[in-house]
Amino acid sequence: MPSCALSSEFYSIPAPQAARALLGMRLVRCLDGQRLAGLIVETEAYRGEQDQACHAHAGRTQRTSVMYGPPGTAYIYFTYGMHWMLNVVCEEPGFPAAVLIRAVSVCEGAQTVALRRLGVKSAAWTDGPAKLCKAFDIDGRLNGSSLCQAGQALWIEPGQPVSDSLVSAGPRVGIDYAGEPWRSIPWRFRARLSP
DNA sequence: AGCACGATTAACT
DNA sequence: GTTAATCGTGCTC
Repeated sequence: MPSCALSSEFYSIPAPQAARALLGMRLVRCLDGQRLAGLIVETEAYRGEQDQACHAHAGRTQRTSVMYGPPGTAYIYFTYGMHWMLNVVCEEPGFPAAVLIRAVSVCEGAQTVALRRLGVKSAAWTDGPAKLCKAFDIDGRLNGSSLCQAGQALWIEPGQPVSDSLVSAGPRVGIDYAGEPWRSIPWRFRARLSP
């Protein structure tokens, strides 16, 4: 069955809406001809130069320029000296906004992920933004690439719809330096999965 | 200088 | 089984 990636239009909406809509979608990584995939279970929205937690808060720089580009583009950056993070650019070109993919639930290629995450229990393979990048071999080489073309290195396709009753929203994490209201605004979305 | 984190440790239930 | 504290690491500004 041919896979079909979410289109650029899907991401042309306010980042918090996109963050909610991405829950349950399937993140697909094509690695050495093999499909690795996971259902998105946690996201965070970052939106505009006004948002003190958004990288674009300091304006447009070489690093943040990707966020000003077309929706559906991967914004991948490096932080804390060792971690890569995957974001999807949202909204109209010229307006910096993105959704951080914080966690996925592996549904394809588990055998390969297990090899990439040797010594890590399956529950901890992809339950953090840097962990999923490591598990799926996502790094700066993919920064700026489009996520709207199925069959390339990385894309997002429809997965399992997640009903509102399974979604909880809360404040974003790791942004203590931001002031109000940005620090408390509930732009983090989680889907409670079925154990 | 400081950071959209993770692994490890150490204290609690 | 949880939450809290610590710190490594190297890229961006």
